[in-house]
Amino acid sequence: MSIPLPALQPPQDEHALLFRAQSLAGYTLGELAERASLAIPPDLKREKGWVGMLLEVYLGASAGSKPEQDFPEIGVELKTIPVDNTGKPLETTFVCVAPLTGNSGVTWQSSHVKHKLTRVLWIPVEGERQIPLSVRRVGTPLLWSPSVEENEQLRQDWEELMDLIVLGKVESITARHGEVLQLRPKAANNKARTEAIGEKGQPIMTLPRGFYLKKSFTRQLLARHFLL
DNA sequence: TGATGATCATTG
DNA sequence: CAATGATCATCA
Repeated sequence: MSIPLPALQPPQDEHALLFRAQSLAGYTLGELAERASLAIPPDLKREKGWVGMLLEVYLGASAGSKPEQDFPEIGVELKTIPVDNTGKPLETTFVCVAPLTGNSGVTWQSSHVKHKLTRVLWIPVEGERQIPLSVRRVGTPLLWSPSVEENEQLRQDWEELMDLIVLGKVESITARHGEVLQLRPKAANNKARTEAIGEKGQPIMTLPRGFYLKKSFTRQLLARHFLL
C-alpha cells in the first residue's frame, strides 16, 4: 500500500469521490502532507482550516472561497470532522454564514443550510490535541444525506432562528437556541460588523453569525453509519 | 470538563 | 467586508 497522490481533477461521480476518500483512510496527516509537499504546522492554532484544505487537495475539490458546495458537479459538500478515540466529534461543525438581511421569501427548501447539507462527505480525523498533528490518522469516510427525522430537526431549528433574525432579534440569539442547529459568531474578532435588522426593523450593524451543527447531531449521524 | 463565544489564515 | 477552511480558550 502506497500513499495516494493528490487528485488532479474533481471526481466524476459520487462513487469515485467515495472510493478516493476510502483510499485515504488509515494514513496520517504527516504522510499525506509530505506526499503533497505541504508544510505541517506545529498545531492548528493559527491554521484552523489546514486539515480540511489538505483533504481537499487529495479529493480534487476546487479550492478558493466559493459559497458553493465543494464538488458542485456532483452536488457534494466535504466536511472533515475532528473525533476522539471512540469516534465522537470533538467540535461543532460550521455549515454556512447566516444571512441577516434580504431574507424575504427564503424558505427552508431554498436555504443555504438545506442546500449544503443535502449531500455531505464526512471524513473523521483524529483530533485530540495530545496527538501531534503529523501522526493523526484519517478515518473511514461517510457519504451522508439527512434522514427524514434529521431533516425535520434541521428545518425546525432553521425556521426558529430565521424567524428571530427576520423579526430583528438577532442580538438576543445565543448558541442555546436550537436542538441540532445553532447560531454562533463567525468572524475574525468581535469587532467585525455586518448589516442586520434591529428591534424596530431598522438597519443595524452586528457581529456576523454562522450556522453550526451541534456535536450531538453529528455524533448520531456518524453512529447511524458506523454502529448500525 | 464541555459548550459558548471568540478567533485565525487566506482569498477576492 | 465576506466568503472559504475550522479550532481555540475561557467560563460556568
